[in-house]
Amino acid sequence: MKRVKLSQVAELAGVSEITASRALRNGANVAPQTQKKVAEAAQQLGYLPNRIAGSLAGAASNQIGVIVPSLTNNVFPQVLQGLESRLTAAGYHTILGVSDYLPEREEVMIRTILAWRPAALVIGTASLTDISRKMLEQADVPIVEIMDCDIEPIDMAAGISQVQAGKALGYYLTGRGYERLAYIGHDLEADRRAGKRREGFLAAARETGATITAELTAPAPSSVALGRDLTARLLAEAPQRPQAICYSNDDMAVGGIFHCMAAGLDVPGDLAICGFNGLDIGQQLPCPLTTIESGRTGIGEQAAAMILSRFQGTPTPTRLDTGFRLLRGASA
Amino acid sequence: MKRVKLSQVAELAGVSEITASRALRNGANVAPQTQKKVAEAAQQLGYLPNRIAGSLAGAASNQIGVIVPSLTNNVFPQVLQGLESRLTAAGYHTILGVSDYLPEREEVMIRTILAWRPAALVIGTASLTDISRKMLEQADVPIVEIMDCDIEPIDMAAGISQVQAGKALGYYLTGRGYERLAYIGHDLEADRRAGKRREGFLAAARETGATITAELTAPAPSSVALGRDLTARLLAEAPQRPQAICYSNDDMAVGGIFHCMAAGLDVPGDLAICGFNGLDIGQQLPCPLTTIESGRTGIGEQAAAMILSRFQGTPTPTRLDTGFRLLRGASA
DNA sequence: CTGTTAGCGCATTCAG
DNA sequence: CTGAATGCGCTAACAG
Repeated sequence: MKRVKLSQVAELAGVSEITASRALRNGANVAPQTQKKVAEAAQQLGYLPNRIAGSLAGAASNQIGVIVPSLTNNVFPQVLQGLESRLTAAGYHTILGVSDYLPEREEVMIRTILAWRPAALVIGTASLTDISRKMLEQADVPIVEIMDCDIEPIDMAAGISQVQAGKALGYYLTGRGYERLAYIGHDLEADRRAGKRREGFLAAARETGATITAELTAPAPSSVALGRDLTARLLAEAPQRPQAICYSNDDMAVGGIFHCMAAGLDVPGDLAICGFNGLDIGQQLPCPLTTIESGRTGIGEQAAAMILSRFQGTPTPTRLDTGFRLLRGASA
Repeated sequence: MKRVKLSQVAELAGVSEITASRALRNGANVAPQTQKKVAEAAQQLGYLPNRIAGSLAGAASNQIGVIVPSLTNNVFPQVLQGLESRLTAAGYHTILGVSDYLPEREEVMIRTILAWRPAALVIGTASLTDISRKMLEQADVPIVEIMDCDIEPIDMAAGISQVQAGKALGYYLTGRGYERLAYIGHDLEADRRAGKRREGFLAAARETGATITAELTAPAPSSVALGRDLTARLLAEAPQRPQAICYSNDDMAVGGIFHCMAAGLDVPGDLAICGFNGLDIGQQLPCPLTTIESGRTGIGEQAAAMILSRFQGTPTPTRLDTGFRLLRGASA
């Protein structure tokens, strides 16, 4: 069945296309009566406006591009959730791209999404290629880079300082008196932000005179399974057991805790553990995880707010630190 | 800076618009030389095709609408992951809507997404209103309803039989000799599929002569925290402790296990536990969760495959059972 | 292989 | 308050 279009609605209502158009949109400058007639005609025909035509004709697109590196890493769905709820409420909607932490895929996603002339773009970058960067610079729409706030943004940035977050954990651990520390991480090449947190952690450890006795990473996505495996390996291989291990994120750290449970190690007595992200799961453990709450949904909401504020012409900061908090659990 | 358009590329290359258009798309029926000239011109100007205009002019939209009820329920990001990877590989991309399990929001999402004339629609329904259903029926594009396979689909369906999955757990528990069973769930009004699994579970229990000694649900989204709370409450209130508890999903069940750990209850000795979904987290527990692997990414991939097959005109089944497996862990 | 002619379905001018 | 003319940027269909 052929889609019904505006002209048919107009005809049935006995008015011109443009009157029908106005009536259906805001009803401004339209007599209540005709407004009603048009609405009824549209209803009767099951008319669905064609936004493709509408956007081309001039009404701004209400699509907002969102590119994230991953959906399996729980963090991004949460950010998406925050974004999506705020944007939908404001009449926009999301076109989604997933880069899988691959710069080339990221470039493709940017290209295809910009081709739809979105009203704005939100991107959790993997690693921008030169071409990616140039496309974004020339895009001429609000762009929010999310997750980090300590970067030189193309347009705007919303997130936390990953380095500071890493340092916070380092300071806390040494503050608690742990001297022999270790680090366990997932693919830091791909996940640059996890890499920054690691840098921060190591810097803080260095500053405070602690020693890093072991470090283990694997070129794989973060998961509970990986955290568990690497913990087992690290403990088996290390000449001397570290007093505390810092993990690249909560998934990994929960894996570490599970290993300890299975191996009969007391946490934090035999081994202290800390993660990063403040996920539900870590907080519900019998031994709640010491970690950093990174406010994922908040990042999404803030990014949405920045975009909306831009649309309204309100002066908007180019960098927004959404802040983090150290959650003092029982694991370290 | 004004966006560069096709006519400018054509001019710079010294050809007509349509030639430039052809050269940039597939290069069919274009001399290699002009093809190259055009490509260079486009490159030099930083030309980005406008898909809005392109789609309106006739080239089918390469957008595929996806509507899911939630992103916090880990299951849907995984389905999305499967969808997104397959669709992107085939040159399509995703426009996303989240209904939050609200029928009215779902209706709005359907409307706004269909307004963009997507090439197909994938929907994990919350609860379709009459209007929603009518819009989908009239949409005239491939539509895949995901998660369930035992429904009367509007067009196509891909998923598992939720009822059978629930039954499988019931049979397994009674098969293991548990006679006094309990059920703990999250918001079953909103999450109809969880409700169906519950029905299946109860039916199987009834069939095999087991007794349901207690049942507890709360009108809240599923989470580890909720599972833990409800477990504590159920055990505190029940006159006699059940031998096994079936949970609405893995998040909830993990919460149950955490409660037992904290309360010093042996799983499955004092209390057996089973979940649903086969999430990573449940499998990495010191006591791996007995659960049902529902193949989330697979559902996404299959849904994508059905759509692509439709595009090619290949005969495509209207219902696809993607299958589930009982993962026999150590918790029941 | 290339160009010309016509739209796609709607919204933005401007007139009434 | 309503309508007519015009064009958004691109591509399908035909003709060269």
